Amino acid sequence: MTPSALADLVRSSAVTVLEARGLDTGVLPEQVTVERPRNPEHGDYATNVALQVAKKVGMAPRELAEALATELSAADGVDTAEVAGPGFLNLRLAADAQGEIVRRVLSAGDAYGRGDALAGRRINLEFVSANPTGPIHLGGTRWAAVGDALGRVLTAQGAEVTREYYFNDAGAQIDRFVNSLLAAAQGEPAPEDGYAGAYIDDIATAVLRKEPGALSLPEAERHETFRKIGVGLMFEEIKQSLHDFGTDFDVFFHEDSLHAGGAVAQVVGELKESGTLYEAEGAWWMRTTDQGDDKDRVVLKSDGDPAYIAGDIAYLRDKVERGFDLCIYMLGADHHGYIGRLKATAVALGYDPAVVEVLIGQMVNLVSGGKPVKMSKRAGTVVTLEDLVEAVGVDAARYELTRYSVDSGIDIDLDLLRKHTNENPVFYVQYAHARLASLQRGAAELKIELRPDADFSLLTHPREGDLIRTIGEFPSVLTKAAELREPHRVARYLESLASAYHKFYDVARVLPQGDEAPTDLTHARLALCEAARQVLANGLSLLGVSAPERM
RNA sequence: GCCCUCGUAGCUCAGUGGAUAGAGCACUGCCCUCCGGAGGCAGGUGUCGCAGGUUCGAAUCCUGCCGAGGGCACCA
Repeated sequence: MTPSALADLVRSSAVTVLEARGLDTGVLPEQVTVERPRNPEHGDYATNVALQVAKKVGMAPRELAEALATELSAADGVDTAEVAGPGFLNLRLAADAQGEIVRRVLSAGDAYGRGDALAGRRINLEFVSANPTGPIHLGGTRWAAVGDALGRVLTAQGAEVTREYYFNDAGAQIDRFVNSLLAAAQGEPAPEDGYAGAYIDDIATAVLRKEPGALSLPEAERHETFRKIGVGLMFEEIKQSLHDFGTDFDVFFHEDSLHAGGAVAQVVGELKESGTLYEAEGAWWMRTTDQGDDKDRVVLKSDGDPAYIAGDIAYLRDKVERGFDLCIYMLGADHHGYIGRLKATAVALGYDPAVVEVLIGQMVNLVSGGKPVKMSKRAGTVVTLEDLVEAVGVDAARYELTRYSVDSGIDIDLDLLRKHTNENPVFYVQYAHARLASLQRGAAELKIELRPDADFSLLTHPREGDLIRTIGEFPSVLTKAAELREPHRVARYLESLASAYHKFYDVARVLPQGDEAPTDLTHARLALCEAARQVLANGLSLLGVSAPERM
């Protein structure tokens, strides 16, 4: 019996109990809570429905729990149902009933854990969106890992997800970048407000290789040549390193196209006419304070140029017109002030502010020897995606960045990572998978087939039960991770699954020894192991981390 | 000053109303005639930042305070 089947059973039993007493069944939650208690003495599963609804129907919690216990203990697959504490109901299931979980995993395979909670949703997931003025640094790397994992998690819940990277290729930062390239190409020091670093020299050199006469062009053309080629090269480099990191985007959206195509002018004009924007001090403003912003923001500057937010407005409209019903923005904590602005943008365009969802993640800090290191491009202390990957590899980097809640800031100590790579929990999880893969190879050598219809009533050891129930949790973990946009839950779950497996494996011999023949228990355990392996593989894949057959 | 996030074991962090608050790392001692020891078992540490409040029940929700990080442009 799966946890959700058990929850349904508990609910229908509660309906029976309440109806028998002529009480209102409407007080029951749609989905009753069935959870695995920490304390094994509290059963395989526990439910608090009696505590939740007793008061509403005027019964004592324990009395309601008693009635439920009587009803449930008569149900198929339920071994015992006991009332405990103020009105908890502790349930124990029959081993063969729990074996249903193993059967389901084996028949669903890669699809085990998927759900349809987000079926029909068309989600635009925008993340990274780092300016093309330099390589992806640590902060962007975190969003690359978390955003990609979130995309996979949302997809696994049935959503149609488009991963999008907003490429800010308009505006002053690009000019500074281009001026830095020009300076480097001419052997001059980087401008005061520019960018420096080996990558600037490399790109400048590459521009000259492509366009040897670039420096002798008239100034405007020279600038344009460097802009076009330089930004293009920078962009390719970013794309490539993201790709090597296992993060691919469906759409790279160029801010420039919104301006060049007239979308910005168009939407700003409409908003001016409709009275959505107001004029003050020679500029046009949007009422972002209505959505919690500190102050209203300028959309059209007094010199007539659009402010940055004008691009955001045109961009959001473009997204919605492309058919997305939810636009998720993943931003760093230094951009949290954008929440109100983006919500206000949605309202200004006549959309429900709920189409915009902004996820704020805390910063990634660099530390060395326990002390924070300020990242500075000029001081050469910027750590990039590539540096991190070089230090620990893609799997460890992605896992490490994904296993924490984005609400907590993380410190990265590159020196430590270089030394203690084995301390990263990713190896604990991957090792469990490799061990299980090895076991299946061993079974194949012994010509022992995998039997999804094995006799699971033989799996009576507490650690077998724990492992089965942990496997059974996977679908609800994914639902929650998608609902809360928290992929780190998947990583934490995998660690608990790996632990349950290692504990099981330590006490349970799976394959026959010496000349022994495989028994029914062999088949039951082998099927359980394959189910565990499958779930580890499914979970790792959601994180974009490999599930190695060997390590 | 205002806004956002965080404050949980020595360290890094899980835990968005349930029972005795968990894991990894670090420390100590065990467990390989045996499927991968990158594993398991045992040992122990907590005023869940502080103070109130809501609730049958609070690390979790509300209020205030303290501390850390980040933000408050006609920059992008």
